[in-house]
Amino acid sequence: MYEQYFQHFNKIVPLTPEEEEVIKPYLRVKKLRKKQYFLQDGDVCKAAAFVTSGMLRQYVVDESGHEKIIQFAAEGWSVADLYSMLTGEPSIYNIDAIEDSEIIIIDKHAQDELTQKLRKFETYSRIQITGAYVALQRRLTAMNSLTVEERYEEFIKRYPQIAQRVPQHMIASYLGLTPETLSRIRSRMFARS
Amino acid sequence: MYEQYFQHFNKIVPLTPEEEEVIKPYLRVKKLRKKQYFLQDGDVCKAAAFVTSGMLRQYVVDESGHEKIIQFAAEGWSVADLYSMLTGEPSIYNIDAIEDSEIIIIDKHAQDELTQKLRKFETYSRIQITGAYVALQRRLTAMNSLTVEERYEEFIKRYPQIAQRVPQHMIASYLGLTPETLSRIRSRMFARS
DNA sequence: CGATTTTTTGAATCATATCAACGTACGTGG
DNA sequence: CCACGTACGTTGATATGATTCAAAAAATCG
Repeated sequence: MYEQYFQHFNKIVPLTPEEEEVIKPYLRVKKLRKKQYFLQDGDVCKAAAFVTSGMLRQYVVDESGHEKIIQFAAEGWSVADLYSMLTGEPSIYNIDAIEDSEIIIIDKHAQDELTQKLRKFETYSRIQITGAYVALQRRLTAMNSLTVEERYEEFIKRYPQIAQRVPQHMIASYLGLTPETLSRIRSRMFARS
Repeated sequence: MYEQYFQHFNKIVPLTPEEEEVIKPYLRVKKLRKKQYFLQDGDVCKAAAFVTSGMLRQYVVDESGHEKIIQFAAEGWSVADLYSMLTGEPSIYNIDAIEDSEIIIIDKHAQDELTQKLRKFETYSRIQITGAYVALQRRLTAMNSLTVEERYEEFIKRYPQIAQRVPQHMIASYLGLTPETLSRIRSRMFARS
């Protein structure tokens, strides 16, 4: 049931079987169908999702109704609105499944208790969030210092499995472009190669 | 000497005087003059800086030689290239002082040892990095979903003390604009109010 | 004060967005 | 299993907003 989660956990912080048993009662599996929300704009985020199959996306909707994708979460990734979870304020994000998916849910209360109870859980959390921070900083840097084309190339190189599974207009949104522009970028790239 | 650092630490995780004594030997004060580097592009980042006075900035230089500011760090903030620090790879960032500054340096080795030795240090680190992650995600969201003008307004509202102390062209760089564009945005804003 | 940095303004250019139309693929229900 | 509807991608024409380059004005520093 939870093999994938613990496999990931053990790669970062090795656990004894007993420790796994401590964690297990706090976990919960859930299936999401394509387009089903995990978190909806306006609600308070009360849990994090670890994706074991399928893919989720996190996005905001701007004033003119356009979806801006902030993050994809495929197998092995976690997603949540930490800001909302920490402050208790309503989230500005939506998180939904873009494929039929299976996730492991760890709610806020479980996280707090596990962090307190099991030092390895805190260590795992710290290392996880540090990695997420580093990735985000790199992404922001790319946004500010690379051309659109370089950003697209970097994306498909870095996340080939996502690039192949996700509709192109979502990649455009993730890169901060309109679908039309990405389409043109691509045709320019193919013309040159 | 280290009051400011511990004051900040205690607000997040209260320490006993004995615990403070454990940490102290790992800390080091350093003064930086305006324009002095803390980290230079191509070097490996071996320490984090906690700013006690003055201000630092973190930036990349793009192919055409333009500086793109990724982050400001005023009093009470920390700055480092975590990616370089974790992987040991050369940094793509520069970090330098934009005012005469005083920082507390905690090098990688100190961080590793303190994290191991003192659980509260690990907790502090986790909470700190989580806050930084949340701030960065909000910033990325703003970049993708707000107009230039809204981003500028949000910036001066959120960081009034930085907005007042820093030259305008650096704010432009932080917001992903040219100085000319920011100047025009401002005159449009003042014209309307 | 003079030198340097910063900000402003103008004109031309460039990149991306927008709007609209079309073609295609896909999957769902009849 | 076919047909229809919806979602997706492409292409073209035009509009918009930001950049670039150049120069001057203003502010700051030593």
